[in-house]
Amino acid sequence: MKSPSSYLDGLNPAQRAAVSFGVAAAAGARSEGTRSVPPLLVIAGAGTGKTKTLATRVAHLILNGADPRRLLLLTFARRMASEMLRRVEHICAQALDSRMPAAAQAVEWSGTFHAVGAKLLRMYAGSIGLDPAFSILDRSDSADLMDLARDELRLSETQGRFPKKATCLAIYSNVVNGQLPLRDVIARFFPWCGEWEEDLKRLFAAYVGMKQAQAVLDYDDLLLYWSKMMAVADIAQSVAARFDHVLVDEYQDTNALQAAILVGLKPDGRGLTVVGDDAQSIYSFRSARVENILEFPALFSPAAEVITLEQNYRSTQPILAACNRVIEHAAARFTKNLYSDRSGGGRPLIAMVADETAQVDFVVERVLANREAGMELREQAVLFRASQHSAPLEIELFRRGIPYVKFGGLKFLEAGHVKDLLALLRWVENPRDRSAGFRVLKLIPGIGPATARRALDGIERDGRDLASLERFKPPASAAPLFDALVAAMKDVLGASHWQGQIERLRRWYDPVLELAYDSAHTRLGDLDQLERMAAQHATRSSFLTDLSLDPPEASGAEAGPPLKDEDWLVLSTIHSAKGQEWRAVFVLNVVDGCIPSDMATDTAEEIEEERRLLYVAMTRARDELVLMQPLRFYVRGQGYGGDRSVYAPRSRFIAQADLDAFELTGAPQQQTPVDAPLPAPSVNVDLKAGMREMWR
DNA sequence: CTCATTGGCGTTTTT
DNA sequence: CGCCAATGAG
Repeated sequence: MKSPSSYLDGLNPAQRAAVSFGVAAAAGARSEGTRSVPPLLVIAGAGTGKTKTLATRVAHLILNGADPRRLLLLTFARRMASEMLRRVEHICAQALDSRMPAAAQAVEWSGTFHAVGAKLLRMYAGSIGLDPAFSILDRSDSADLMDLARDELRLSETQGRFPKKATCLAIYSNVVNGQLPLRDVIARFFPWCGEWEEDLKRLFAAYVGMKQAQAVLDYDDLLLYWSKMMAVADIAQSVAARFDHVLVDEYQDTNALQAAILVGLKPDGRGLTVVGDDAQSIYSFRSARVENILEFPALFSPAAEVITLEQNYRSTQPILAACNRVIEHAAARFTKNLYSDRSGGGRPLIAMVADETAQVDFVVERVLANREAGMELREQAVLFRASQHSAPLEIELFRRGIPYVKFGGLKFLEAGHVKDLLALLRWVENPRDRSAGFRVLKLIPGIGPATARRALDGIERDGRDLASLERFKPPASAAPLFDALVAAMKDVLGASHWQGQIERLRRWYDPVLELAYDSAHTRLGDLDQLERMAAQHATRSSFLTDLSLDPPEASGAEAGPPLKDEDWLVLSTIHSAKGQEWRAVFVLNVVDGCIPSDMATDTAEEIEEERRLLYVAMTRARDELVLMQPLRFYVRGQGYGGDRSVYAPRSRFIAQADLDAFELTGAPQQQTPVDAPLPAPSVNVDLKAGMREMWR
């Protein structure tokens, strides 16, 4: 039999210190158990075994007597939580010789801040005046509601352009998540909206009022209500008393609200472990503050312990060297010196190609060559700054029949027809949800905004019940479809099983879809998919909640979930690639204007974040890293003549002086890029004659 | 009041 | 291009 702590043997000294910090001493003090573990910050550089270390610490706590049911594990995305729990379970099973295989399953509290917030808020709804059956709005639902609020205040009728709904929501979100005054947010991030400050304030008041009247919460509310709840002493105590240990991953990407929640949960820091890497902070647009991690130690007294992981196990030494060169120009705060034992392998490649078409060809050829050499497609990934950058590549992959899965960017849930069906479900679930009802009613030809509003006002008056719809008299032309809708909703409301409810709603919706959209066939396929997903959930409510908090993040050329044994190439935005690794990584469009994005070069902070973004992309690679640099770059329809090409220089983050860390290929002889191929001019001139003339 | 059309303008990353 | 606001016909 293995020694009880053999799982510690596979760790390096820093990892082991991070895993066991404070645990043994606390476990020794019988009265306190593991509860008095002091606060810990783990600075984990890219590829240093962060997930392994955190998972092992969780397992170590459990194996030393911590109650898994009283553990809270906060991760950045749901999939990271399940990966973590899988590992915890594995370690516990090994250490206990499988005598306690279910240890990790007993960890009931894990997930994103948002998902855990939703769970707690439903639990404590009664104490804070919230309807426990609140629905959760995703980003576009929230934007739609913001639009309704704007209409109601007649802000669209102002002189000049009022900011559009998405901008309004972004401003609102920044105020809430950043815990900043509206004025500051406008001045810092939305200076062109300065003249609208008062109107925005009124708009946000109306938006909040509408959310409350409709018993809906947006993403920001999940954090905001949670943090407000932690400011009420009695409730805070009750919530905090549930958890002996709180462990947070990707701490560099948390915002002020999330930091406040943590302090509410663990005021003295005891039992708190946070893990992150300030060099990988890439979510400031979501109000993430890299200061959270920088200031963490001093939050408590005595200050939190800081342990730094510096040995990189992921990348070959030449790749890591290039990554270090890129990040060392950053204003680093927690200095780390990442090193790797993985010698061998070539320097990363900077591939200069003529244009985006050549870029696609280069990547596809190289991916296929790698596969020939034994590297499966799924061991390779193509990363890019903006979702749309992969469009030409996707077309080519599709043309050649190469399977791929894409992460990030427009999602399944954002397609109009999927949103329609979900709105229908949400409306049944919560008749007060006005934006859902609004969307559904407007599907019926003959019903526009005004009629929809009257119908919804009726529901509001008559006890917020769908029964009042039956009494509503729509315009004659809309009556048949309207009556059919009411019948479908009544059937679903009366149903005793969740199963079959979508099918019933689709009997009404599918014909509506075929009238309203082109390419009805593929859209119906999406709805089939949605129906299959729904079957995985026990209730309508849990389906809707999970869908908005943990939306399916991948989309592929083939609809439907890829088969387990199938091989596919990964396409991902850099943001969605966080925490992952592949043997070969290709980064598209490493040119100024893309990385850094033209949208993000206003302030020094923004530019620094773009640098970290490139760093995150590069550090995903284990054996092979290729940075693509198309010399000619296609810009979509700006201003003047629509689409045009621009000559883009290499990303400013790869300085001339650092080129020795890379291999260059396809470099043209001259510094000036090749010209666009132009149709041959129809005139003929005798240039030689001109030459002669010069010397006459 | 609805619906189709026109013209202007902005254009990333996501729980 | 694609979204959004304004406009005008029915």
